Amino acid sequence: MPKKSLKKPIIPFQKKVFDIVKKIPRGKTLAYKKVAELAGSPNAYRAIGNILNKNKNNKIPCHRVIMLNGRIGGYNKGIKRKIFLLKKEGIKIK
DNA sequence: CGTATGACGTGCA
DNA sequence: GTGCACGCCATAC
Repeated sequence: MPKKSLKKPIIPFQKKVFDIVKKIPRGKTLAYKKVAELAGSPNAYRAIGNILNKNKNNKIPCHRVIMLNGRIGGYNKGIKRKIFLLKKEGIKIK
């Protein structure tokens, strides 16, 4: 087992975000701020959107991440796509 | 290292 | 309820 680095985790904030978003159950939504909180930085909600947007990773239900306001926010694949997916899961969009 | 960017959140008019 | 400005943090260059 490789020794654990005593320094800060080499794992980028991105990885934590993905891990959390991946755990979002179908039909449920999670706010960016909430994800940041679970990631360990309740004030990094800004970075959350930044990371997801750049990653374009289809491995995570990033469409389930919305604003606390209940808005959609955005989607690098197209905001329309996000609305469609959420609506399909039974989530209403304002 | 400093600047710029971005799928946010909050406060106030 | 809506719109605007500011602040916040991580990442890219």
